[in-house]
Amino acid sequence: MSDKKQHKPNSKERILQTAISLFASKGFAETGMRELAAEAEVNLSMVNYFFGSKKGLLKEILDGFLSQYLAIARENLAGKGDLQSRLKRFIAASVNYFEAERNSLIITISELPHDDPEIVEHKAAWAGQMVEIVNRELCKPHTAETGQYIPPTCLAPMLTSLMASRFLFGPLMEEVKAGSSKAVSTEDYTKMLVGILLQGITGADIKSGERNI
Amino acid sequence: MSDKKQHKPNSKERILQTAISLFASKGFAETGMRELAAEAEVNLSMVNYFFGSKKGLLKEILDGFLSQYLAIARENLAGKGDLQSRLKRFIAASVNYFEAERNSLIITISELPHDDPEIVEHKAAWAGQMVEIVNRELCKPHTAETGQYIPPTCLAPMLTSLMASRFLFGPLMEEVKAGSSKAVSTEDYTKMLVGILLQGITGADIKSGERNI
DNA sequence: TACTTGTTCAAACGTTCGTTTAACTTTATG
DNA sequence: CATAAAGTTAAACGAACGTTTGAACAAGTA
Repeated sequence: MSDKKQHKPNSKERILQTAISLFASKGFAETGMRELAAEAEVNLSMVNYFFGSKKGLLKEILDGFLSQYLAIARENLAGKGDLQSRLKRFIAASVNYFEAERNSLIITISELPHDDPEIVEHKAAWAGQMVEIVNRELCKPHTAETGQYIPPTCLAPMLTSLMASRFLFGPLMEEVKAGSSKAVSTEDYTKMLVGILLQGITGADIKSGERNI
Repeated sequence: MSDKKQHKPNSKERILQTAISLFASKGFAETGMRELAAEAEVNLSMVNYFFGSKKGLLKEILDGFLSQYLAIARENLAGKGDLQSRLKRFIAASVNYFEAERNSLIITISELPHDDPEIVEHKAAWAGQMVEIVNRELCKPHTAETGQYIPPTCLAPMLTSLMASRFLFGPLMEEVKAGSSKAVSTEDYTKMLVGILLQGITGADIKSGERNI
């Protein structure tokens, strides 16, 4: 099981993982192809060989993340259960996924508003499907239940932003207060989000968690 | 009042405003100095003359936005009123500010996780003060009132992300569904946020707003 | 008028960028 | 074994990058 210096094992996957790591920490534009190739221990040309271009590599990262996020929404927002329990399922699954793929999450969110037509088009396609699901499984049932209406183009970004805040601001908060990322566990963070969304901040209790003033 | 081709009026402010616009729509790294200078109708050298460097220009943008955001937090989270009414005040003021300075908001949030030490340091200084305020004016009173505890390093990012979601995802949602940005007014968006944070999604009603399925 | 200070300018600095080429090696197929 | 396909390499391409330079111009002061 010693993966030493045989430069054989799949270079494509190594490039992809290195890119996810570098794009998340340095940013897409700030990461050079030569730096990426060196870090992934491949020749410079291999990136364009496997992914066509630097932007093609980014699109593959975005597609990989968004397709799974969309699948999670489909699986958990639809199906049995009332609105509350389905929303709870969705939040728990999403937070776990964000935790596991936090670098891809950072890339996807951070690179959001930039107006490269090629990239925006790709993301709009995924976002459109997400909006559709949120409208069908959350907004409409919510309206039927309470008479209130929240447009999916408003609710979907709110949910995603809220769930992602821990991971987007994590590195910065760690700079502000070392260990702050570990102060709240993933489970408690999930409970907190569910509590807030269902009952407001008065419902956002967490059981464990240091009472650091 | 005809500001025609007298190339005299303050070039520094023109550079700053052009940079805010371009950085928000294209991204910091993707915006070139020559493009910026051309758009601002100044000579290429003027940017470095006034701001020292491209990064210096970014820091000035970040400082301008974050100092005002922090001032809003200080003014509205502290002072008279219970936790609910102070939070309500803060949200209303923040959303209005985000609306007015949405480009600076996008720059500040989007450029968040990138690990340039010079930039991260600056932002951590502002974030630290914000965390302090949120802890003193929100977290501690909330604990005293309900016995529950939410760390400020968790709550501050959540609040900011939630309030900013409309503006961060706005361009993308507009691509998904034209006119979606106008479907909910700023006042209704504020009410929605207050409702969710105080009572959960069941409290997030908006009065006006088209019922488009 | 001379001098200073704050701006503006064209031109060039050296570096790095993403991409491409063509030759070479390895692996798989018949 | 022969042949093609897939993978890998070093080297170079032109373009664009952020920054610097040194001179010119404008305005106010002594």
